[in-house]
Amino acid sequence: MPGFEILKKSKISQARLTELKTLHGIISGPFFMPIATRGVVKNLTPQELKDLGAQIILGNTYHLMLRPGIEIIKKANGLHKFMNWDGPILTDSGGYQIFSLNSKNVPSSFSKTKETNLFLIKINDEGVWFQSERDGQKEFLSPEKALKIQIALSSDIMMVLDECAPYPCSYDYAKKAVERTNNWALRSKRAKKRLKSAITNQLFGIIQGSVYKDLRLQSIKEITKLNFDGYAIGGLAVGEPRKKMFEILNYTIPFLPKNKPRYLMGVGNPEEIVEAVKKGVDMFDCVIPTRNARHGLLYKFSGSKTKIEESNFYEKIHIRNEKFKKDFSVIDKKCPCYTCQNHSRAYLRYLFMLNEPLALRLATIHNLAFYLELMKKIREAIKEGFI
RNA sequence: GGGCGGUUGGCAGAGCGGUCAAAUGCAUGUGGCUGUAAACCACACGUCUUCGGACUGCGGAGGUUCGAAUCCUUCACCGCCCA
Repeated sequence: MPGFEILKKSKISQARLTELKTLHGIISGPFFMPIATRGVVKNLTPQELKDLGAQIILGNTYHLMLRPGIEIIKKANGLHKFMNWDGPILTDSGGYQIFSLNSKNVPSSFSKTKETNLFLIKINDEGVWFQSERDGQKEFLSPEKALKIQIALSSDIMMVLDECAPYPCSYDYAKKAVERTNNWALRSKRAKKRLKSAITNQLFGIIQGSVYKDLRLQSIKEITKLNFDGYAIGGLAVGEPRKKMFEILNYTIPFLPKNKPRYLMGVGNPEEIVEAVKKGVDMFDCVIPTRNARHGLLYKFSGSKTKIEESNFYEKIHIRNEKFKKDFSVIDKKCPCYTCQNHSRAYLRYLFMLNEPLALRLATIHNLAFYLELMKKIREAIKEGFI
C-alpha cells in the first residue's frame, strides 16, 4: 500500500513532481510539513490545518514520549486519533534533540528560562540519555525504542534515530556521529523487521556527515544499502553557511536512489526550499513559518506576478513595527487565508501589542497558508516546466 | 496652624556623598529565529556626537563640599497624623 511515484521530472533541474502514498492519504510533492512536535501545530486545530491544505504534519518521538507518554497515546489508538488528525503524520525520532538539547549548543541566555523540560545529554553507542536539570530524572532513547514509540504513535513515516552533529564540528566527531548513525540505522531496520505489525509504517534513513564530503558519501553508501522507504539529509541548517549547505546537496543528492523520496530535514526559508527542490528534494519541514508567526514575522509574495524562480519573490513583514499602526490593508490581498480575508495589518499589530493569543493564531494561519501556497507554486512550476 | 513622610528618566520603583546618565520591572523601538527547551531571545531606550566623548539631568531656588540624586536652608506640591 505505501509507495512512492515520480509523476514528472524537470528537464531544466533535478526537481520532481511526486506522489507519496501512505495509509492516511496520498501526498503531492514536493511538499512541506507543518510542525506539530507535541501533537499540535501550535495555536491551530486540525480542522484549520485541513482547511489550509496541509497534507501531512510532523510530530516528535522525544517530546511525545515524555508527555503525554506512550501509554496514553496507545490508549487513544495512536497519535492520529489522539489529536484528531486523520491525515499522514511523519514522526521525527529525537535525533535532533541530541543536537538541540545539548547544553553546549544552547545559547547561554536560554539556561535562565525555566521551561518545563530542560534536558542535558549523554550519548554512547547504545543510545542517548536525556536528563532533566530540574528533577534529575533520566530518559533513554535507543534506535529500537524510538522505533517502537513511533509505531505506537501510528506514524506513517518514521525516522531512524540519528545523531545530528553540531556546526562547527571536528572531522573526528562527525565521523563518529556518522558511524553511530549508520549503526543505529541498521538496528532500526532490524527492529522493524522483527515487528511484523509495522508494514504500513514507512521508515526513512538519515544521511549525516556534517560538512565533510567523504563522510557524507560514506553515510549514503551505508544507509542506502539498508533499503529504506526514503532518505533524509540531516545535520544541515544547523549553523553552517548557506553556500555550504547547497554544496553538500550538490554532491549528495546524485548518490541517493532515484526512485525514493528525498527529505531535507529542518529546511528552511522560502528561497532555500525553492533551491533545494531544484536540486532534487521532495520533502521539507521547518519551524520557520509557525515560530516566526508567533514572533510577529509574516511572509507575503511580492509583486503582482510572483514567480518563485525569481529572487526576492517574497517579503517579510515585521507586523509589530510602528509603521503598521495605521496600515488598514491586509497582509496580502491575494492570500485566501482567513487572516487575510478578514483582518488588517493595523489590527494584527494591535493584537500582537496586546499579547492577545488570537494574534498568534491569525499569524500562524497566514504563514502556513504562505508556505503551503509556495509548495503549490513549486509543483505547478515543475508541471509547467519553469523550474 | 503644627508634626512627620514623600517628590528620581514614558510609568512603577531602587539608589541616600565620588565607581550615577542613575539598578530592576513595565511600556516603547529595532532585529534575530531553519528535523520547536522558542507567545522566545538580543540590542536600544535624556540630547548632541568627527563614536574618543561633550552637554543637560533625580520637584524649584539657594547653600555646604575638591565632588551632591544623595547633606543643609527655603519654596511648591502630594500623603498621613494632631489642632
